[in-house]
Amino acid sequence: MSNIKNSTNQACPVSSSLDIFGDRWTLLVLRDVLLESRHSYKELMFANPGIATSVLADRLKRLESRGLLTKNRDLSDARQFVYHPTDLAIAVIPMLVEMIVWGSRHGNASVGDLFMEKFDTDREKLIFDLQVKARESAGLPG
Amino acid sequence: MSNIKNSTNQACPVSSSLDIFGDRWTLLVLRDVLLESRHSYKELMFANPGIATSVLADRLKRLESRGLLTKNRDLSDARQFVYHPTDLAIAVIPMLVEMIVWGSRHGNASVGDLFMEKFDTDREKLIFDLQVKARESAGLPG
DNA sequence: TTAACTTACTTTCAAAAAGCAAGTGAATAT
DNA sequence: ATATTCACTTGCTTTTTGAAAGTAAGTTAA
Repeated sequence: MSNIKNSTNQACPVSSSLDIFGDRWTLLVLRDVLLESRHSYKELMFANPGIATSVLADRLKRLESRGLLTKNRDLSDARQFVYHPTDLAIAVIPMLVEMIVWGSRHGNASVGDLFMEKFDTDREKLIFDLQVKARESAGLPG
Repeated sequence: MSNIKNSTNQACPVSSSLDIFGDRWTLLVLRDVLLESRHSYKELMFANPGIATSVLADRLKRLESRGLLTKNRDLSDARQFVYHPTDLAIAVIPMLVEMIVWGSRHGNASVGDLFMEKFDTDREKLIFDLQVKARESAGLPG
C-alpha cells in the first residue's frame, strides 16, 4: 500500500525533503499540479507517459497524506476528483524552479526561453508570480 | 550494475534532473561532497547510516559517469580515493539550498540558525560563498 | 432507460532495485 | 610477517516498480 522508504532521516533537512521527493515521479506530479494546471487523475496520467497507474495513485495518496495536496470531487463531473496544492506545496516552487533551471541548462531538454529570461532578470518576481498563479488556481487566499 | 530508471524524459527539464537526482540517496551524497567536505568512500558511508555499500558504490559511479564527480587516488594513502565535485555539480548548489530550506522549515529536522539567517538576509551571497568553498575544496579555478 | 463509455482507481504478477551480510584484494600499520 | 583498513563486489532476500487487466461509480448517446 505505501511506498518509498521514509525517515531514514538522521535529523537532516535534505533527508526529510527526500522522504517526500526522493523518487522518480513525485516531483513531476507536483510540477503538473503547481505549474501546469493539471488537476485530475486523467490529466496527470496523460502528462506523464510511462508512469504506472498504481504508482500515480500511490503518489497522489502520499502527497495528500503529507499535506501537499487536497482532493475533492469535481463539481461539474462527479466521476472526477480535483487535486490542488496546499501552501506547503506552493513553498516548494523555489526548489522546483531551481531544478527546472539546472535541468534546462545542463540536461538535454529545456524550458522556454521566456522562462529562462525571467529567471535571469528577476528570479524573485518569477517565483512570486508562479506562486500567485498556483494559489489562484487552488482558490487559496493571496 | 546500473540502477535507477533513466530518461523516461519527454523533453522536460524536471524529468532530466530526476534522471540523476530521482532517488533516495544521490542528493545526500552530493550534499556531503559539496557542502560537508566529505570526499572519501568511508566518510560518505559513515555520514549516511542506512545506505547499502552497493548503493553508495553505484551512486558514486553514476555521479562520476554523469560528470558530477571526479575520482582520484588519495596521494597520502593509496588505498583511498578522493571524490570532488565538478562545475556541473557546483551548479546544483542553488537547488540543494532550496531543498535544505524547505526541509528545514517544513520537516522535522533543521539546519543551523546561522544558515537560515544568511539565507533570509542574502540568499545570493550564501550561495556564492558555498560555491566558492566547494570550488576551493575541489581545487577548481575561481 | 439502458447500453456503451469515462474516470479513478485496485489487483495481480513479473521484473527491477534496494537492503543485508559476507567476501576479496590491494595498501598500510604494527 | 601479520593484522587491519579501505573500497569495493558478490550473492541472496525483500521491497518497489511496471505492465496489464479488472472494477465500481458516474455520464452520455440512442
